Amino acid sequence: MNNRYINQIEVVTNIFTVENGKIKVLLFRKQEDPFKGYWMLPSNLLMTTETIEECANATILEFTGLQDIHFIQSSVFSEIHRLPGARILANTLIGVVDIKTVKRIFGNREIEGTWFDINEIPKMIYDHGTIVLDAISHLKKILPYDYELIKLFYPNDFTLPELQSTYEHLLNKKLDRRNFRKKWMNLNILEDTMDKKDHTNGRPAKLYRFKENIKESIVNE
Amino acid sequence: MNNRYINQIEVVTNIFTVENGKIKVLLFRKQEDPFKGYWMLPSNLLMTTETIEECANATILEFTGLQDIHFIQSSVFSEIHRLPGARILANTLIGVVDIKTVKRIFGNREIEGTWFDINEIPKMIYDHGTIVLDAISHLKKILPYDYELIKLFYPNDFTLPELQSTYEHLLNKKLDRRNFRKKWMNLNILEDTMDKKDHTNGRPAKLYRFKENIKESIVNE
DNA sequence: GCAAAAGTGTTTTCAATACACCCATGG
DNA sequence: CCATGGGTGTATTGAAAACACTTTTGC
Repeated sequence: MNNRYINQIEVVTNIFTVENGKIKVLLFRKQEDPFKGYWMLPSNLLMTTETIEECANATILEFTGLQDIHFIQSSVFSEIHRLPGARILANTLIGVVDIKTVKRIFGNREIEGTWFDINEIPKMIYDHGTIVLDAISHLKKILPYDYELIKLFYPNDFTLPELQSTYEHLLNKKLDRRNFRKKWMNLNILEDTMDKKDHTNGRPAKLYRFKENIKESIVNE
Repeated sequence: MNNRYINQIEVVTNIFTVENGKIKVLLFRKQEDPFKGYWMLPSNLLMTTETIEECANATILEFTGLQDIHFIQSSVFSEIHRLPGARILANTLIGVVDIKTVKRIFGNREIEGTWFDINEIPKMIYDHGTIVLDAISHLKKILPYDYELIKLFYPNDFTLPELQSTYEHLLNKKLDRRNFRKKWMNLNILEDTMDKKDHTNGRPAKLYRFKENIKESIVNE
C-alpha cells in the first residue's frame, strides 16, 4: 500500500435530544492536556474493520452505554491541518436520542456527559466547535421537513406546547399556537392518547404520540 | 501509526450537465479487466496532502481538462466489502458543468467521456451504479430549492422551455407551461436578454439569463 | 395558410398567516 | 375567584394548480 494514500478518519458524533422543549447536544469534558477542561464531541478513529455507523455506535456505547442509535450523515471535514500533527479527516454524524433513556443509563456510569443547549455551545477542543455548529445548522435545515426525525426526539407521549417550544427554540422565533396546532393536526401523523400531562400550572395539556407509520399517513409524495 | 486505523478513501465525482433539456452524467469506459468495457465514475484515492475537493478537482482535470469545479458533498460509503480486496471508503461528490465548455476541452483529448441521460444509466463497475443513483437522487432532492445550483447548469442564456424540460426530465413529470413561467418570473432572479433563440420550428423562444446576484433577489430568508 | 412551438390570464384550491376569546386546573 | 397556561375559529393572503386560446415564426 502506497503511503501517500493512507489516511485516518475520525468519526465524530453529534447526539441531540430535547429537554423541556429545548434541543440539546451531548458533550464531554476533556480530562487531559491539551485542551484540558474544554468540551468535546464523542469521537473515535475509524478502524478498517468497521463501517462509519458501526464506529459511531461503538463510540456512543463507550461514552454513554446507549446502543443502536440511528445516525445520519452530516459533513466531511478534510482540511489538511484541521488537527495539529497527523492529517485526520472528520466524518460527522447526527444522532437523536430520548433523554429519559439516556438519564437511566447515565445513572450507572462514572463519566458523565453534559447536555448543552444548542444556542449555548461552550469552548470546545480543536475544531469541534465548528463541527457541532455545522451539525446544528444541518439539523435546522432538515428538521422542519423530516417527521421521522422529529419523531426520534419524541418517541413517547408529548404535548403540542412542548413540540412548539422545540421548534421555537430551534428556529429562534415565536410561532402562533393556533396555527401550529392546525398544521400538525392536518398532517395526520399524530394520535390523541386521550390523556393529559401532569401539570405544574394552568390547564393541563393533551398528550399526543406519533403514529407508528408516519410515511403512510403523509399525503405528499 | 496503528495499522487498524489506516484507511484508504476514494473520492468519486459525479459530474452533471444539461443537454437539450436533459440532465446527463459524465461516465468513462474502463479500459482494462476486471470490468473491462463497463462504465465508471471518475475517481482517485485521496492523498494525505490534499483535501477532498482538491482531489476531486485533480481527478476531473485528469479526465476532462476542466478546472476549478465547485463540488458539493453527496454521500459516504463505508461498507467493508464494497470493493474486493482492500477496504476503501468512497466519498462521493456532485459537480455541475456547462456542456459547451466541456465539449471545447474534450475536443483536444484522446480519452473521451460520454454523457449518459440520468434515466438511462448503463452497467457500471463495482458499486458505481449505486453511487451514481444515490447522487442523482440527491440532485433531485435539492435542485428544486437551490437556484445557485440550477444556475450552474445554465451559466449562459437559456429559454424557459429548455429550463422547464430540464425539470420535467429530472422529476419525471410534465409541468404546466403557464404555471412554470409564472413561478420563475415571480422569483425575480431572471433577466430578459431581449434576444430570441434560433429556432428549428415554430415560434422562437425568448432568451433569459440568471441574474448575477441570485440570493439578494430572492424574497425568502 | 398551415404546422409547430411559445406566449399569455383567470379561476380554484390549499396552506400559511394574523388575530382574541374561552376553558381547565391548582391554590 | 384568580392566576396560569392550553385549547379553539375565522378571515386574509399568497402560492400552486387547473385549464384553452392566441402569437410568432418557417415553409
